Amino acid sequence: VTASIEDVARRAAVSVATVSRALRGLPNVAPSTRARVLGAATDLHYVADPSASRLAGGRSLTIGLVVPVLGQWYYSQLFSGVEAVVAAAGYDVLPFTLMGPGGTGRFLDTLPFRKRVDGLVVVDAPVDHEQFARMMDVGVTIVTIGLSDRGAAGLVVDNAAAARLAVGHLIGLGHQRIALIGGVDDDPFGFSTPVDRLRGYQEALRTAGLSLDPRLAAPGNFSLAGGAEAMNRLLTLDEPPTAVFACSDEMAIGAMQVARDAGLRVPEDLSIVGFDDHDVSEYVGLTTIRQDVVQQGERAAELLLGCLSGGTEGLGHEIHPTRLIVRHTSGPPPPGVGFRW
Amino acid sequence: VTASIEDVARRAAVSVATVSRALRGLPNVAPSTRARVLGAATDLHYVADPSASRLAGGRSLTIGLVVPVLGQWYYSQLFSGVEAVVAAAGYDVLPFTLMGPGGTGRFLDTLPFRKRVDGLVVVDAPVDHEQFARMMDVGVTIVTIGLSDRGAAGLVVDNAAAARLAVGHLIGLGHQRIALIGGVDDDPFGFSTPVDRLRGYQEALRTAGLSLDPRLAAPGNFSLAGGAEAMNRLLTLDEPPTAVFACSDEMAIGAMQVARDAGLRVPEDLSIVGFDDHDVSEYVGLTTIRQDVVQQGERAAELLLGCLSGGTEGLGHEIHPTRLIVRHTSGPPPPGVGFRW
DNA sequence: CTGAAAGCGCTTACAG
DNA sequence: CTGAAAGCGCTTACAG
Repeated sequence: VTASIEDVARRAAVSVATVSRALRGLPNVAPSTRARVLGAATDLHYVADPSASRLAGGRSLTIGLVVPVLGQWYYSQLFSGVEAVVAAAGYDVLPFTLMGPGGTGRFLDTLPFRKRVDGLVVVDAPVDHEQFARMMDVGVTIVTIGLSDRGAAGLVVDNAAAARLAVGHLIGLGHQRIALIGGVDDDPFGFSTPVDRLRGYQEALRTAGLSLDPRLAAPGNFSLAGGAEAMNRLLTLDEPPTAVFACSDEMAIGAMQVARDAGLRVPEDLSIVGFDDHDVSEYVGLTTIRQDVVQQGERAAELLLGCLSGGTEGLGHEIHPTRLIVRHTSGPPPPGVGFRW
Repeated sequence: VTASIEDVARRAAVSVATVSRALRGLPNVAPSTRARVLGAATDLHYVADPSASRLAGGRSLTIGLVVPVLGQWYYSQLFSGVEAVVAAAGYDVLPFTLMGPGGTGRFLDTLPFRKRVDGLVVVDAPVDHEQFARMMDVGVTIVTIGLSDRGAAGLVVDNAAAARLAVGHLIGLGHQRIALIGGVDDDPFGFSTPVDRLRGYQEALRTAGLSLDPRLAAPGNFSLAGGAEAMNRLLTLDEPPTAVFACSDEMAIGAMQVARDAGLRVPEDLSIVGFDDHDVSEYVGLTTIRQDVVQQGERAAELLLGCLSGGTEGLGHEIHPTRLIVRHTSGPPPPGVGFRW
């Protein structure tokens, strides 16, 4: 039903080799010939079969996107950014979800991207250096997002610095009991982002001469429900926090709801700062650390495409900017609680 | 560097045809032979090249997902559901975004999914029957989501009924001036969902004997910012609404923020009902119409895979359930405004 | 139950 | 500038 390259060749009265060259814009085709081929292709509504092109060309023309899950805000934004730029370059993007059936283990065992992609954008993958090296052995170009140096080009935000900024903001407002809502305890996967943000939180407290109370660090699993649960736990403390730094906006929003349900006013009784600048954060007035996630996806895709076309660009790590956005969930601690020196 | 089917054949001392059959679990392979082949494949870490399989097999083993955009909550949830089930069946999913460069026009002109997918899940595509027929002519199996009958199997929610339910809830609380925040005015794309929800809104008012004030219907573009803008406009009315039904939770959240910024209490001064049950809605206490979006994606994928494997299942339309979830943004109108008969 | 061979629809040296 | 031919790595009748 659908035209093949042979049909086009016949109609344009040239060889299939010439059709192939003409249609892909390769040099060494007479302008008149190219026009004729183009016309024939248009007449026949010809499109090349990608499977055949890929097999013959030795390239899959697809790039893989390795994420913990799809469907969470952060990863869907990233996907959107990556997709836009690779699609424009004629590549498909194929998602691999680490937290799916079998989890990271099966991914690392089967390396399911073998023979399927020319390159990989690997996001937040909880793999150690040895495991990462095994992935690279497959021979696909890799660009990472959110991973500290693993010998591949990559993009990161300075999570520790951003966390210091967020917590510093709370300290500046006069808070002394500042909680953190972070990843999960004893994370079996070893995600690095929560660890780095925790470190920044601790550094900020230490720098300000505040003591670290381990009970003030609650796991939130980077989900709305987890944030809510963490807040519930923090509220049962003998001496509850006057402020909390949540390592994602979703956790912050979950926490905020619990606080309000408990009768606390935000920010009068409790300050909350998030991380991400999620789409809704502006509309719930959340003070947060902003990072442009779509842009990170776009940039990672650009780096990857650059490598694939032989560029030597992006051999190192790029640090993406982050900034504090003060909205309405952060303010001074309630009187009689802060400033007690 | 990486093993081909020939390498496996040699190591197992069989032909490549046998390797192919053994590895794919086809019948007519002696158990002992199959075991030997499996062993050889494992030893060599063999995986079949998908491009070659697809070309030889005459199937792309990928299904396309046609959405207006990626990166919006609703579509990313759908993607997640679709991806999970088709991946389990060995298919890839390839997204096509209608609102990208060139828009719907270019999509319909180029039909870029030709030769690239075996089937298509088409979501909310603003195409008329003739355009849809042209898509079907390509010969790929199609399952739709959110489209009224176009001759392909499909999934819908009863948007009009759901809207009646939402607006009926507000009427039951005593509201008489109820606004709607919907799609865009004079939608050039012709999305049907906003139209159906608008109709349900109007029907509910009419049934209750309330008058329809066209100024109470404001466009919100299904975005947070659009919802905010719509609310701003509604607040400038001589006689502002006491309740609003927003056709998506994101618009509802945008509207809610604007109302609160204007000093209105929700729900004491203004009730708001949304649509979707977005992840965050529970945490902002939003009364809304719930639909299970991930499940819709999963179901559409199942229907599509069923068709692809020759099943005749799902030739018709399935109606997915929807239900009202009352939380904290809806209540009686302020005294002196409702119940004035 | 197994193998030899054709074929899927392209791309890419290689010749001219 | 163009074409004939090999080849990409599989799958699938067809024979046996």
